[in-house]
Amino acid sequence: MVTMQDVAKAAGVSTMTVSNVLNHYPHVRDETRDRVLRAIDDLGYRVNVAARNLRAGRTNTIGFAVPEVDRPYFGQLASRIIARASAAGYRVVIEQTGADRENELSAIVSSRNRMYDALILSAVGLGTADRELLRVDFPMVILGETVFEGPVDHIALPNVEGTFAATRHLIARGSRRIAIVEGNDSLPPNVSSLRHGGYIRALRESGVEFDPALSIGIPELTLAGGRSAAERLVDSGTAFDGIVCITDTVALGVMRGLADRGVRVPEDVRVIGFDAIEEGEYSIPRLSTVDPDHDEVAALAVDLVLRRIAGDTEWQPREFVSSFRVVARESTA
Amino acid sequence: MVTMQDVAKAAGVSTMTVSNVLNHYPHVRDETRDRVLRAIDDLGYRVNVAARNLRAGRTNTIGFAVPEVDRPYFGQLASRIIARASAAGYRVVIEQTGADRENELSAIVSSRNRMYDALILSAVGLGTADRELLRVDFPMVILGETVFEGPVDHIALPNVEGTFAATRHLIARGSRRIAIVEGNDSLPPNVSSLRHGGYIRALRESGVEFDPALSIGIPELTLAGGRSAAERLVDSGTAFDGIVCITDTVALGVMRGLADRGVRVPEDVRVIGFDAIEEGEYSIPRLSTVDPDHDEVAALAVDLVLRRIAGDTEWQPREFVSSFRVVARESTA
DNA sequence: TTCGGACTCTTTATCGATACAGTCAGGTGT
DNA sequence: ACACCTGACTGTATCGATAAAGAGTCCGAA
Repeated sequence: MVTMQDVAKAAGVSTMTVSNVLNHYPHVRDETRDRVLRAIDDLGYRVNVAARNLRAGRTNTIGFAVPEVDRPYFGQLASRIIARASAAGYRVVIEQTGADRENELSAIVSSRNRMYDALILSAVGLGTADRELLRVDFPMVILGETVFEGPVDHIALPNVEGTFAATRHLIARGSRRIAIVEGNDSLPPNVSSLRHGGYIRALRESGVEFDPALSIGIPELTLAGGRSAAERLVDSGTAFDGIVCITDTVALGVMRGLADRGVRVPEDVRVIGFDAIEEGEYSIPRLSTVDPDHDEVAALAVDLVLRRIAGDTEWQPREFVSSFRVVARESTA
Repeated sequence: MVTMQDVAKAAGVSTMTVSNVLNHYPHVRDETRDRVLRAIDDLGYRVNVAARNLRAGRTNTIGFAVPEVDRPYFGQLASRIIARASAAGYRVVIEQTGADRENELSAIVSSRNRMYDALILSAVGLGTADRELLRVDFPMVILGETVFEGPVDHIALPNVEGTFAATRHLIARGSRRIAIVEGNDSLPPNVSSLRHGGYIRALRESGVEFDPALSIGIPELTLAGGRSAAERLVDSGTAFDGIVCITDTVALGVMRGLADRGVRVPEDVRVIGFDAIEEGEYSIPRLSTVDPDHDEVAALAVDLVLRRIAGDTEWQPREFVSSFRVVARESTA
């Protein structure tokens, strides 16, 4: 492999001068700089990032841990985060956790190993009980899901308020028997329990009765999960005319399941999701949803960790909540 | 920061013994191992990956360069690749190239910088002309798109054959005026030109006339692109009863555009896509498609680079073509 | 008794880049 | 004429881990 030494020898300078040229140190004579650059070119030299990382104590890499990249919500978030980070000269490593607590912790460990300068963690499996494990000595931002009040920055989605608004939207459109399709896995507080809370509050404030038979839990927030929830709901015989879905992906699955059972959306049942993934704009019918402003979330997450990397030590851990708006489309027309 | 030296001192051994414990070197006395482990625990020591990478000359990281992670096709491919690579102890860094030639080249440069032990590149912007730039000294696999015959391993999708089969499928179901929605950006050979070839051949072999007015080019293979293509097609007034779409994502957009114009699928027009993304199983109507066996592609890609990393120097660059099958669903019923 | 070998641990050199201190020539100010 | 500074470099130690080689110890077989 071609090293800096080789370049230095070829250019007749010290390795330090090569390093200075590469790092745009100003006090290098033009003639020397040219000679070094020519040698670099001739030999096809490339810096060895591992060596630079070791010496500099930084990796210029941000970790982003998500349950699954192939879920549109996370894919679209990842895309935004990558775009913003790479504009600032940072690479992004995506770790897939499968929403598993152990894997989420192992992403944190990776960062402790100095693999990443910072970690953005979309935590699902971690609970309030793990709060102490989050007391880390590198910049970290927790995204979205569970509430923490922990020792790190946390960007929350408007879970309660968003679902509250979504449920109110269905009520305003005329639905009275409103079901909710949500996750059933971990201990509260989590996304499902929070959004459930918003749903219940909206029903109560509108004087609509809550029927436990209309609450459907699914193990995974996927298309398949949504479809089977819809089938169970229809097959149960319980009457319903609206469904609040915990995510858009689930909602798309729900609409498919309703279609399979001959239930029309929105004529028989109104459906609303949460997340505003792009697919919802193109589904048939188009999906109404809660749009939590992902651009804001991604930008804030990246900016927060970059500021901490830059050495903003004054920073106190804070809790942010993204703004949102209800997007009314065909599925609740 | 706690280093190996600190642990060694605390445990009263040399750093090499600490290293041996960490790397499961068998010939360490139990008592010594325990002492070291206790010291590691007490001090909260973590290996420094940068140092290990430098010394070992490996990073245990594979780069995966894709146009966009948020396109379902790439997200689902990435997920499979990550899963398989991490089973072998490798991390995956995703680089987003935006299908841009410069960015694809810069992914190659990153690997030259020894950031990745290998690179899996979903090349779209690179063309046959860039063949020489692919002559690299690290394991690399090119995925999917353009044909190369270059100096690296290449896993191609069954572009011609798959589209041929898709078109024949439409013909078998009764379509005769078959449109194609494809990309219009770069120079052939590329995905679009190859798939176009399969389409033309199927028409010819079936004695169906090709009408250039039924060939719609779009700048980006997105949902929005598909929708606008469908609108243009309907608005042009040309009669058609089938559409071959270059990807499933485009097909979903096309179906939305047709619905907006009051055209029914499959009653008025049959639609088939390519890729077998999960969303197509849940769309309304369900999308028929060409399924190129992504599991096979992902597994092959990872296994190829791992074998090369492991030092299989005998390896000759090869061209693979994934197997495929036509999945008939509601959109061509 | 002696020798080879398996264990258990240590010493030393090294991966490639960079921080830091230092050298040296040539100018500036007084 | 002397101290002092600046620009343009160089030499060396160092980041933290590991490969390779070596040095004792202990045991069983010849």
